[in-house]
Amino acid sequence: MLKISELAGRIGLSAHTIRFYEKHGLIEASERSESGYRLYGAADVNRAEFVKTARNIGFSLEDIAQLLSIRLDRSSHSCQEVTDITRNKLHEVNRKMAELKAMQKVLSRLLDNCDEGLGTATHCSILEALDNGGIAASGRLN
Amino acid sequence: MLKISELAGRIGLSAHTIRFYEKHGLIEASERSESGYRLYGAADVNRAEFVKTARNIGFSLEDIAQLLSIRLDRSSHSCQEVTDITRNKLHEVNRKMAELKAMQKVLSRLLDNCDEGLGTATHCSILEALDNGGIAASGRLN
DNA sequence: GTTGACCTTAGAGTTGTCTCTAAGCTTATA
DNA sequence: TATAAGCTTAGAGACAACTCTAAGGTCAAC
Repeated sequence: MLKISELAGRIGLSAHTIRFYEKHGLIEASERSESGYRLYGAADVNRAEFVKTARNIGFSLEDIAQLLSIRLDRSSHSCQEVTDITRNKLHEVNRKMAELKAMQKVLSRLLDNCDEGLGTATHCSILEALDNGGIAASGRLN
Repeated sequence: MLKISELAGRIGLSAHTIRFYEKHGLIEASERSESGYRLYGAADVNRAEFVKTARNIGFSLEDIAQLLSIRLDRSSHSCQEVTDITRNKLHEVNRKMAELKAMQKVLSRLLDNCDEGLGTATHCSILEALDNGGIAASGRLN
């Protein structure tokens, strides 16, 4: 059985974060020592690793809570529940990517149109573009 | 001179948000009516539009505060200060894009490897992958 | 002269994910 | 045995960018 900092070292989270996850029902210590220390067994470690992996992939804590409850009792959940969560996450990621791409485009263009650091900002093309609602004649975000 | 809700309608922000921006030094009303209502003149409107544009592009309120202080006194700032802010933002966007791409890749693969909603989650490939530290044999995020 | 929309302020609440603190008990090491 | 490292809890604080509330003053229309 591992103590909290051992688990922390093993999965790469802080002890603080593990307690925080516990408070949100994601990780548990199936035992406690006589003095009240959390003790983690193999199943607890697997679960914690599951959480960490899902977190790395980008699932929210709420998503992970759902995935865990499915994992805990697979036979009374459908595979589709899992794919739905995953697909929703993918859509969210795609949406964010699109936003970032738009930002990227505008920022690059602002920089491309700029003469670059020659003295003062008196005739700064970026400032001018911002004053004119973005890149002149190139449409706008949203 | 516009009242706050007129400005709000004009630039597409709520009156709440305009007051919030004011508290953070981004927007100001150069006058007040006798009864204390904020009154916005042409320069105030331009400034507010500048803020809105910069926000749409994705600059943080802090970035915008810096851009505004340069805009206010262009001759004592260098063009490079502006390009630096812009370039930093672009780098940040690129970084986030890379993160999202990695997430996208993993999520797509999870879905691709899945047989899709045939009954229970007993043999769900996504859950299994998560148990094995992500997509087996495909590297991991970070 | 009353209704209802709009304005004011200070300050609290929201969301998500931690991160830290205080005050005190336990365990390992020298 | 003393000290340091590690553990416990409840709860506060951080961050960004809003969003809303309470309690009240103002203004235009009918």
